[in-house]
Amino acid sequence: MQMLRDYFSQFGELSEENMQILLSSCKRGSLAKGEELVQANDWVDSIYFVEEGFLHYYTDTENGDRCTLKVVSPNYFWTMLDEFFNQKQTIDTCVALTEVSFCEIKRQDYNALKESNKTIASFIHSVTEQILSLKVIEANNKSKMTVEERYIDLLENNPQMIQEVPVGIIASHIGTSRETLHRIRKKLAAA
Amino acid sequence: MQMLRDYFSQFGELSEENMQILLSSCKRGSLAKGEELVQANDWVDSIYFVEEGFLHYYTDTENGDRCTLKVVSPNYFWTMLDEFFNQKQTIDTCVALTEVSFCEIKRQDYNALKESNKTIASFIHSVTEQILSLKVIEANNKSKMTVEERYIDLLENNPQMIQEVPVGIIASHIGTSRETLHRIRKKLAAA
DNA sequence: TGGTAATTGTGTCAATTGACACAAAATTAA
DNA sequence: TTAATTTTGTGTCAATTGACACAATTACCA
Repeated sequence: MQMLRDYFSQFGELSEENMQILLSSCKRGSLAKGEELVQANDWVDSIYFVEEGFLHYYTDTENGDRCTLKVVSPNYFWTMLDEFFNQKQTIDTCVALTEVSFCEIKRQDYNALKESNKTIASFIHSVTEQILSLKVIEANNKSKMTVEERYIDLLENNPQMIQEVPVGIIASHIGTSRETLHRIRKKLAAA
Repeated sequence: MQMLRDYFSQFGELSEENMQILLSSCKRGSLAKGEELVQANDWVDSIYFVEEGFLHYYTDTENGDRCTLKVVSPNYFWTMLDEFFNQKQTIDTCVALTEVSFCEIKRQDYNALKESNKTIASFIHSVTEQILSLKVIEANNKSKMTVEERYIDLLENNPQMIQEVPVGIIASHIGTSRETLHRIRKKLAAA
């Protein structure tokens, strides 16, 4: 749980007692490569925190093509938020691209935490605000940066993803085709 | 304040007393067309709720081109979230595309609300969660839909924006150039 | 370990797109 | 109300991109 403890710590001080309460609501789990964390028709009853490995969150459209919504990297909270908060069945899928170890917080425990004491409730609210802020930054970066810039950003800030995730999936993650990403790689290699 | 009251109501029941506390933290304001709500170098100390009119949230890149981050429509909470939550100066701009009327919640009042009582604190947390969920839905839709589909979506769900916002800005909002949007419009008109 | 499946590199080609240019129309300001 | 400014419509053209195809390589499973 050390990773999750460190993750929480970046959002402010918390007494060891409260940190324990927080961490005791999290259960560790793991997935083999190819195993599904959430699949179509599932109800989404947990929030996940990826410790190691990569997840592929995607949707299959009516036209039959697969649309990558996100490649989830380590040290990241992820769930299908609308389905989790509003208790819906999903039509999307989330599958392990590599071996994955994660922490899981069930809805019931998440809700209990918000009721446990004021400090924890307020702390979780801060974490929610920071995740919201991060989502907007990610969305804005997608608007601001070109595909090539996003690939260079990955090279610099997430080389592990490039090493462990198939290029086709990285391509869709940054919003282009496998072939175009290949052109970018060739161009960068030449420079 | 009726719009804001209705907006809040969709997230759950609230006693009239608590609703009053909530609404009394909001001050109404307005902008003339072309007036800036937030500009480069500003500190961002408020959250805004647009009642009427449209805002243009954009950034100017080093290369000298303007990048639209969002066109904000009525009935929508908006601020520069990272700057607001983390007390930073911004490099971006938010300007009124039309006459705009809005409600404003200052950081100080927002923080006071979170301390006022448990019901309100918990209610605001729910609103934050729903806004987070909405942001992710918006981001996912941007991945799933083509430019043409997003334009049709606007036609169906936000005709007012099409009527009141220049096509060049709508084009950048849905992620394309003015010329390509014009081609789409011509094609749709022919069909 | 050998065979199968998946992934990658790469070329060609058609379609889409963005950049540029400029006249027409509409909006704004003096 | 007129002049100046902004926005819009539209054509051409070059560059980028995606689709397809397939051989080479790598990864996986029995």
